[in-house]
Amino acid sequence: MDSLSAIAKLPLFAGVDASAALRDLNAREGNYAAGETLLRAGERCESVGILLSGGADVVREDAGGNPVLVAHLSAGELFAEAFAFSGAPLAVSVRAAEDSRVLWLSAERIAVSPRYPRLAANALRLFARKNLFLTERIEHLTRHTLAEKVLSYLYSLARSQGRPLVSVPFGRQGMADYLGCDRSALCAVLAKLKKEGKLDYHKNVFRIL
Amino acid sequence: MDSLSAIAKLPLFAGVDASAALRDLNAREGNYAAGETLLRAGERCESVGILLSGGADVVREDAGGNPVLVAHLSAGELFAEAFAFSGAPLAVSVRAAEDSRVLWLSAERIAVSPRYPRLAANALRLFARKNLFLTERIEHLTRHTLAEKVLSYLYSLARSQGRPLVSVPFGRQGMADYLGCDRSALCAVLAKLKKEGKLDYHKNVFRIL
DNA sequence: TCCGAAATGTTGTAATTACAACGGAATTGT
DNA sequence: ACAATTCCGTTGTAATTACAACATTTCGGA
Repeated sequence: MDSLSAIAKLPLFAGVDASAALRDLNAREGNYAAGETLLRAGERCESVGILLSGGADVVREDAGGNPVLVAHLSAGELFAEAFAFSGAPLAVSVRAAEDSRVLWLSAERIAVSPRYPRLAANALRLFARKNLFLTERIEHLTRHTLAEKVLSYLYSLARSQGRPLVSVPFGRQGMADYLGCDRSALCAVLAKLKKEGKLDYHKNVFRIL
Repeated sequence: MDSLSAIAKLPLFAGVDASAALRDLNAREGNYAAGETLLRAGERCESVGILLSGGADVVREDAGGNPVLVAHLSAGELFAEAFAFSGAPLAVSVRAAEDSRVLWLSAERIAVSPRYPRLAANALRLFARKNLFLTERIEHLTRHTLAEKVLSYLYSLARSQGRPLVSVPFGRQGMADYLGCDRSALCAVLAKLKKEGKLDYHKNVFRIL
């Protein structure tokens, strides 16, 4: 099977015989037409999803009742894992943006899988890494000025990339979303920092001075 | 032993014979004088810490090189878990604020513990829940105005508490820190929202209108 | 109860930021 | 290459927010 080889490459299955493990995991495959809802906010789900093909949108309802796009899922991505493992009701909905195929795996069986303990260990590492990313983003978001947010972000990028010259994995709009600010305000602040000699950049490559 | 009964009550050990499991986990106990450093940023640690007694500060170095207090740990709290399970170098330092006693547990052995698979499952649930908290906080922090941050936060509190009348687990300074803003600015916005009839509150009890 | 300390609320000002509008650059598809 | 579209930078304005200073309230201990 084609999707099996793709699954076997996922970090969740590192060091595990994927085809054998899938039989243990109560794996179900689902097909969804574009526009169809995979998961509805408020429900509970006991399975994590792996998007085998297609694409899906993760949508949250904000305080005013308006739908907000939280993320877009592409093939190979894991989703709903935090809800499945915590048992908490879904705070978001997931809707197929295109015709999609999804593999559902029981969180409980991943957590305690006597034959494949590496699965739980892999899941733990994934969660731990995501935790670090989220914590780091919070660190930037809690700065009180946009200039500080930008510098905090670039500083941590420089740290993780190990170079003074860092490339940002977003466009300007993505960077603004990540930092929780307006795109044009971000551009203005970047220009100001450059004029003040605190920063230099070309497109998505930055250097803190 | 006294600390054993406390440990046994931790969520990590739910459904597990703690005293037996501790023998499997390469548990080491450490004693630290006030001011002593438990963990230093940049190093790696392969063990999670449980603060048995005392208190400790989690400190991060910001973009300017200034130490920033990220969290305070009290007895019974788990720490360094995301670093231990992910294998990433520490982004923070931990310093004993008082004379403290710490129990160190191997993350690897928790992750794959043939005799106590519930440990990994418990850890997974803890990580998943923390993920949800962090994600939710990010949701509030990415709003573009303070009023929206406040309403987003109170709205989600109301949801989780199931009542329209919500009590906030922080004082004003803590709430401002959580929302990444200045305390007095928060007070001003709260007063404005009340005057506009969008919100009512007394001390730490709020109602969205 | 009284005092002192800490937390909270208020106000004013300067700085920052959101937002809208627009021109120019870059990218994409044909 | 060309057109269309998307993305990016700039500007101006109104609104918001940080910050400092100070008044008031709350809280805990003597």
